[in-house]
Amino acid sequence: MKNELEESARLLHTLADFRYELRRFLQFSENAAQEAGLQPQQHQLLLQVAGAAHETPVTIAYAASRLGLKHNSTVELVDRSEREDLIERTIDKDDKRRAILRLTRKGRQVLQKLSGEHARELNEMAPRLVRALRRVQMHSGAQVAEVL
Amino acid sequence: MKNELEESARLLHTLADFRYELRRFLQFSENAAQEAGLQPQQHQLLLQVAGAAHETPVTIAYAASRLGLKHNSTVELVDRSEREDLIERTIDKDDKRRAILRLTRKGRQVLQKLSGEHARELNEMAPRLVRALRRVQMHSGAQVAEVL
DNA sequence: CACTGTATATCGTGTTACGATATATTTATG
DNA sequence: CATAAATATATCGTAACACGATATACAGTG
Repeated sequence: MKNELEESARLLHTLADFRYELRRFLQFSENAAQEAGLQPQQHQLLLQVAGAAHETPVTIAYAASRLGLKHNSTVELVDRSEREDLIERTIDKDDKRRAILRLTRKGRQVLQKLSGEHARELNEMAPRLVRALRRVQMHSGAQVAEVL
Repeated sequence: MKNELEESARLLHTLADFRYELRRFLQFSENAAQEAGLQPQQHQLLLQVAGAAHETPVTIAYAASRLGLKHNSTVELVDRSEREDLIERTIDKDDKRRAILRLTRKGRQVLQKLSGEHARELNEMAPRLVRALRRVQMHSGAQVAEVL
C-alpha cells in the first residue's frame, strides 16, 4: 500500500491525463467545425437540435439546457446561426412565446459531414478516454481491477 | 437492418447525448473551480502543472501543449495565476529562456480539494460517459455488442 | 561571432457568455 | 374574467479570454 502523498500525486497525474485526452478530443472537434465553416458552438447547437428525441419540442430553452448555456447566450447563438442559414426559427403555434428550432438543408448537410468525422475520431479516441476514466475511478473508493 | 436515414438519426442522437454528458461534467468542473475561487482555466493549469510526470520540466510551452492553448494565451493565464498566488514562475538555471512553473502552497491546497471533488464526481458520471462512448463506437464500423 | 531557431512576453482585437433588464404570452387566482 | 405571477424569448452593455502579430532574450551551430 502506498503512502498518502504518493496516492495523491497519482490522482493528480490521472486526472491530468484524463483532462488532456478530453482536451484533445475537444480540439479535434473545434478544428473540424471550423474547417466545415462553423463556430464550435454552432456545431454543438446543430447537434443538439438535430439530435433531440423525436417528440421533444426543440425550443431555445431546450437548447440552452442541453448546451449548458444561459437562455440569452443561446438566443445569441441561434441568431448567429440563423443569419448563416444553418438553422430556422418558427414561432410555436400552440404557445407563441416559444421558438421552435429546426435545421436548414445546409445545416443538415454540414452536421452530417461533421458527425461522420466525429464518429470516426471518437472510435479512435474512445479507448484512451475510457482507460483514463477507469484510472480515475480506481482512486474513488470503489477499487476496481485495473484492466489495461 | 435499419435504413440509412434512421441510422443517421441514431448517430446524431448518440453523439448529442455524448456531448450532453460531457458538457455536464465540464459544468460541474467549472462550478467547482469557481466555488474554490478559481477560474476554470486556472484550475486546469494547476492540474497540468502538478500532474506532470516527475522528470518533465514544466514550462510555459509544456503547459500550453497540455492545455491545448497557444503560448501567449498560456503566458497570460500564468500571469493571472501568479498574481493570485496560485503558481510560481522561476527562470530555468540551465536555459534562461525557459520559465519553470510550480504550485504555491495555496495552489496545492486548492487543487487538492478540487481533485477530491472531481474524483468523486467522475466516479458518478463515468458510467454514463462510458456508455455514451460505447454507443458512438457502435456507429463506427467496428460493431461491438451493446452492453447496457 | 553572426545566424537561425526556440522560449517567453506584450499589445491590440474580436468573439462570446453573462447579468440585468425588457417584452410578449400563458397560466393561476381571487 | 381581470389582473397578478410565471414563463419564454429578446436586447444591451460589459468583462473575460484566446488569438494573431510582433518583440525580446537566450541558445545552438556553422
